[in-house]
Amino acid sequence: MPHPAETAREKLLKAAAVLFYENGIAGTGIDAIIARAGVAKKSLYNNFASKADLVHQYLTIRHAELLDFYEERLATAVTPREKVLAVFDAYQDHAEFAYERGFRGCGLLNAAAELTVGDIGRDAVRRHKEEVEGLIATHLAEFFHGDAERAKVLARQLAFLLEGSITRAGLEGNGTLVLEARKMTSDMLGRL
Amino acid sequence: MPHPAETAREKLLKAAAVLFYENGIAGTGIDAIIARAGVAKKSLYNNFASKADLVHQYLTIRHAELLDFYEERLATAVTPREKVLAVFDAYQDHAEFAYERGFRGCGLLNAAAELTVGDIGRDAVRRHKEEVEGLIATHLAEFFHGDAERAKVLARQLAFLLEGSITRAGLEGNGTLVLEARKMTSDMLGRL
DNA sequence: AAGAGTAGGTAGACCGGTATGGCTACCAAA
DNA sequence: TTTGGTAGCCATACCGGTCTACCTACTCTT
Repeated sequence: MPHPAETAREKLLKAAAVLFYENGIAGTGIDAIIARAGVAKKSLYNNFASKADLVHQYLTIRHAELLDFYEERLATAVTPREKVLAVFDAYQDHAEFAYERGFRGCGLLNAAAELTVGDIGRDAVRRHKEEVEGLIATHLAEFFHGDAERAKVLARQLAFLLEGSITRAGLEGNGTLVLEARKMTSDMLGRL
Repeated sequence: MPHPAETAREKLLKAAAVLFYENGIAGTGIDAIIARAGVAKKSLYNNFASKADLVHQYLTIRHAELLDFYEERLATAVTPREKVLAVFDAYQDHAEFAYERGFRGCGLLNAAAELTVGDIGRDAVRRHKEEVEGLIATHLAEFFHGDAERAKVLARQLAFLLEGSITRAGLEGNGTLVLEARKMTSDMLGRL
């Protein structure tokens, strides 16, 4: 056998990922998740403490997913400029993912929009965005030959740019807007 | 008497605005809305066809609200540069609004995140964002002495920047991030 | 000015549906 | 024989929405 039979837990996470992304968290019921996973309800509560727990693991996985895309892109990047753009590419790869009902923006951000202010999920998403900005800053520091302060300032700007493009791309249902932001960044770095 | 007794409809819209913003749309029940409004359930269905109708009017009002902030800022703007920045100021004013439980980003965007792809509410938010980008483009065209093409390109970039800053500001619960984006824009225009 | 009618308000019971989550009973494979 | 799966019923709560019954506060007509 190629793979050791997909476990109920994996099926659930896969199903939840699609449904949470497409219909939102509050808009996705337990029953819909287990139906799509083809799994008994008991299996859900064997593997997850609650729906909130499942949501939290969904967020964690999405975060890791994006970092994987990024690492893959980073592997072929040589110059600091290319490394900065690798972050944009990672999001683009994410956007290009075969969504069944169209690109809807950053799954983490959409999830955060549903969570109330104190929720730990919101903090997780905040940290995710800060980490991404940090990645950009790191590569920019190399780009600026070690001028970390200058890197930090521009990293914030590029992080805003990327973030905004993803959001707008989600609204338009058109992932190419992220490509636009990538080009803007590429041009900007080319002029420096 | 100063004002002719607030109507149930107004009370409902005011209550819904706060609750939708703080707890999300799906996270806000009819009962919570009428309780906060201090109004009978019948009054809700006398004034609105359904919850979806109330949501739609909420989106419309938020859109108009932001344009009002913008118009007010625009009134004191003289140079094209100031007019561009007026758009940023409008969002900043919005962010500074006295939210009971902290700034949570753009209400329209958060609402859109909860709506499925075909929903008319999503289109409304998309049009809102396109309109805002259009405002920026108009003022930039003046800034560039009529070079509409150049204005369009930069407008998109500034729209992304603004959008990203609002989103991040919402995550951090700190509206001053929008001010950062404003400064970036101001500096950028100063160099041109 | 008085009275009738009306428009819009209140409180709250009620309906069918659906939510999360716990439960029993059975089954298959290691 | 234990582990992790299946199917599905159940409890409890809340969802959006309808409806009855009552109650002001106007306005219009006489």
